[in-house]
Amino acid sequence: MNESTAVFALSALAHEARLKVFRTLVGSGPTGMTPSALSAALDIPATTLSFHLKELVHADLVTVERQGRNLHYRPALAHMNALLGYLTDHCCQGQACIPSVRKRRATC
Amino acid sequence: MNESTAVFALSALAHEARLKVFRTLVGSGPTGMTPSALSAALDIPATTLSFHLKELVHADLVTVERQGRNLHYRPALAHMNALLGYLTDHCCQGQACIPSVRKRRATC
DNA sequence: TTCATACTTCAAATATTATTGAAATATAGA
DNA sequence: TCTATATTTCAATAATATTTGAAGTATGAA
Repeated sequence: MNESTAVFALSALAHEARLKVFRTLVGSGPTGMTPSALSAALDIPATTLSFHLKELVHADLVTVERQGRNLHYRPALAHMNALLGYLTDHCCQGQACIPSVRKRRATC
Repeated sequence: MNESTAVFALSALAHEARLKVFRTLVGSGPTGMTPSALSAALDIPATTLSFHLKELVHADLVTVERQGRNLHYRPALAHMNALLGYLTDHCCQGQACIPSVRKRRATC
């Protein structure tokens, strides 16, 4: 994870619909969720949802896999974890902002 | 920290110049940095920098304090920490994405 | 094949953000 | 007060992102 990757991932998460989608996917089981299910759950039109899912996939925060007629979207937890690690490592540069938890690195 | 606060903070960080500014402020000492110093260090025109600093302040990720003729901008580490905590808490919902570090909460 | 379902891409409108010079404001020192 | 420095706000433009219906593509079932 470098600065531009981080900016890209942050941009992907910096939207109400996309953060909701990501959180919903995290809450879904290992099979992930289909666009139809997400569309119904979050009340987002299919076209709009498709646009946002593409953004998330493009930022590597979500993966897709086709299973028959359905697509299954899943959160890319390792990438999210890398983002959290990057932010943690660069928000204090070795100094602790909260002494009691100093040097603990962010993970999800 | 709630969803909309998180989106706001993420949006503030989701820009190359602003992430650079934040990181630079984190690296600066407790006196923070003035716009002139940031402008020189990052080679960003004063007007553009002022726009981005306002965004960061508005998102509570940075604080300002006037000292004589200068302004001192400092990172609001507690708020950054709250953002990391929110993301950590909501990216796995109790499940570990990386077993060896499970349940460790993100902090900076 | 044909039909229905699941999704995506296209396209065009709308909305939001970013950039920057010029002008304005604030402070401090002479 | 007058002047210089520090920084912001204004205003106009340029660039990007978002939304959504309509049309297209892919798959599976009949």
